[in-house]
Amino acid sequence: MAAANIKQVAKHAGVSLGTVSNVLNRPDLVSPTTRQKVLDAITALGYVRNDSARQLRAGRSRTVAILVLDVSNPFFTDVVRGAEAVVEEAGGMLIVCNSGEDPHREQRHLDMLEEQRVQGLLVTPVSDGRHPRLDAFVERGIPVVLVDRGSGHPSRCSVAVDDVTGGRLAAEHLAERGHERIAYVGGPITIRQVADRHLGAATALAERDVPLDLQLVKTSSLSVDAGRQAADDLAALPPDQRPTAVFCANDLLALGLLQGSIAHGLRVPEDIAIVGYDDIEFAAAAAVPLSSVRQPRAQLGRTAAELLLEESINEDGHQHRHVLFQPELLVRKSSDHHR
Amino acid sequence: MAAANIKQVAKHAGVSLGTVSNVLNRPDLVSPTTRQKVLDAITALGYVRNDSARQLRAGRSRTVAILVLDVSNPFFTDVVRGAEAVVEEAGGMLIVCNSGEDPHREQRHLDMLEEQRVQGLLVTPVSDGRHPRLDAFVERGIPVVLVDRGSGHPSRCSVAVDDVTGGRLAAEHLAERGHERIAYVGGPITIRQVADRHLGAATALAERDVPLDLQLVKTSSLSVDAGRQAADDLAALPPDQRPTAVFCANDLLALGLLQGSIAHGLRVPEDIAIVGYDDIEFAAAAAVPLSSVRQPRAQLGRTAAELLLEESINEDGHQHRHVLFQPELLVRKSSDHHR
DNA sequence: GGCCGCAAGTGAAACGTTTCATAGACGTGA
DNA sequence: TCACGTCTATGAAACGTTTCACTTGCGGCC
Repeated sequence: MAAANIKQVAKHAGVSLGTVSNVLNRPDLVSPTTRQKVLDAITALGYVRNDSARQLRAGRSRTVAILVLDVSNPFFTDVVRGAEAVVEEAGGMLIVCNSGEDPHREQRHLDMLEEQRVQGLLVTPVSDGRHPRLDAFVERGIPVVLVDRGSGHPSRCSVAVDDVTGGRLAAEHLAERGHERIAYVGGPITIRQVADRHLGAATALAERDVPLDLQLVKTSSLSVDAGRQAADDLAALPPDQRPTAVFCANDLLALGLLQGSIAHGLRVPEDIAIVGYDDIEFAAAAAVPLSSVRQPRAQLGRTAAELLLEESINEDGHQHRHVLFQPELLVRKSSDHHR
Repeated sequence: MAAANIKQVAKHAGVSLGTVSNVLNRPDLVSPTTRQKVLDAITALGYVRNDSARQLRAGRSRTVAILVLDVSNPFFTDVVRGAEAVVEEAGGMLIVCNSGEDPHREQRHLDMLEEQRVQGLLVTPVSDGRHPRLDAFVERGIPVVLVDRGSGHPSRCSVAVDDVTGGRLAAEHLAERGHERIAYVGGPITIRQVADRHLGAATALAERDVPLDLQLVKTSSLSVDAGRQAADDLAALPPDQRPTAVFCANDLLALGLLQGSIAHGLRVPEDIAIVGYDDIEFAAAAAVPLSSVRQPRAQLGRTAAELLLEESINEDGHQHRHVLFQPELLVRKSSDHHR
């Protein structure tokens, strides 16, 4: 019973091999009596279809892969869950691969996925440049959708979130609450997200009726510790020069800044208002609930999967699309105060 | 060029089909000249091996699957990363599947993985009982390793972390710091981990030279909010009845308790010492860094994968093993105070 | 010179499925 | 009675690989 195949099922049921296949794939072509005989045989022998053979014959698999930069990053886990829902809805299976931001592991995974002739690939490549490796997929007829990367490429779809708008939302909110000395805490500025959020915030402030300046506080990383460090720096300033509001490049920085500010005796939001980015799980659970910009992560995954499946089904008529999602500002207590 | 196969490569290189296969799988059997000709042809045609055919022939794949309860739970993501390292080291590929604690999705994934004839399966089943479904894998010759579940099953390996010891560590630590009124905050008590940690802590205290009682504070969930709620309850007690130390069933509770205690004007650790469980990322980053019991999560994944590969290779001589890891107590400021 | 062994390369068979052209049984209408 | 269509069931071919028994060519040894 270790490995029954279709032939043995056919013999056991007293029908031909093709009939068993029909029961499996087009049951309506088979008379009820025969069908039942076959189903009984399948149960009796513990038959399980061999997907390799099926795939070999079909030329492609029903498996969609998602290759992420970091399986333990909540951003990607939410994207995965969104994509999963769509793929499973369509009767497929999503497998998750992790490059860990390592180009070699990315390469290895791409090699194996290409050998497996997956139905499609959702991927956030390690590097942001050109990707000849991905073109090979497309040429082989395997659709590729870029996630949060390199929008605008002509030969594949992409989905991303608009970080410039995110920065704008945060800055506008703070300006509307009457703040006039606003700072942006973040770094390294070489990270696209860090730069885009800064750009959006700075632009929004400059465009106001009374243009405002956005003070830039650079950090060496996007961690809680770096946020605390920034709090030390800000607390050291004389109160009349200290920003009354801070927009942080992500929530880790914001939480560190929040803790550090409180430790320095500053009241949040009265003395210093804080807005973070990402709306991580702990944002709402902080000592002072943290305002934050939320990205529609699951939506990103869902849409990516939908674009992929559409391309996969409608191979010829498919038009590549580049979907840009808008983030959303969640105002919580850390910035909910009018000056 | 869309889909070159071995035959076309052979023709292009002017050799037989078997020779191409030898170049791919046993290059030392082929003379350097011929080998180079074949490699050139492979490049020229953009040939990529078809894994379905290879698998069909070989009867099994080189893919190991891990089926977890929740891809977005850091516990599992760390387990995944540990397993990943081992599997990739061995030249295989790890695919991650997510049951989302839903028995139907678990079932679906198991069905598809069985059809795919994966090399092996690491799994944390949704339910804790018997698993006839997994026995089918074993009968088919697909090794299964249980992760953090049902140790002791005779027909498969398992890995888990000893929660009783974890509870013991936390309680002993608090007792040694001179605490005599100690509480355990957690619930629902039907969750095995919650119960085991409680058992370990209660036992440790009862076994002391001067036996101590462990006060039980039940919560309805393991969330930050439930922890805050518990803080309210404790703060309402008269100081001479209030526990001077609390061990929480997980870090979310502990962080909520920490915030709530501070909000009620209690000093941590002077008025109330707190120990959590899981050592989540934010434990060390809390306003008062949180003491916590850490589970060797990546090690769990690594060992699970090692057991699996061992069974896979040494099919006959394999002895099923049940590895129980010991957790570790990290003392941080939230409990670092002698009464 | 005859024999042997070795290195290199060959090509048919097998893996398990799906598909497709075809055959048989049976009922219906002319 | 015959021709025809419908419904079922059949089994060979094809998917692309790996393996293995086999040939071929060549050099060494007695």
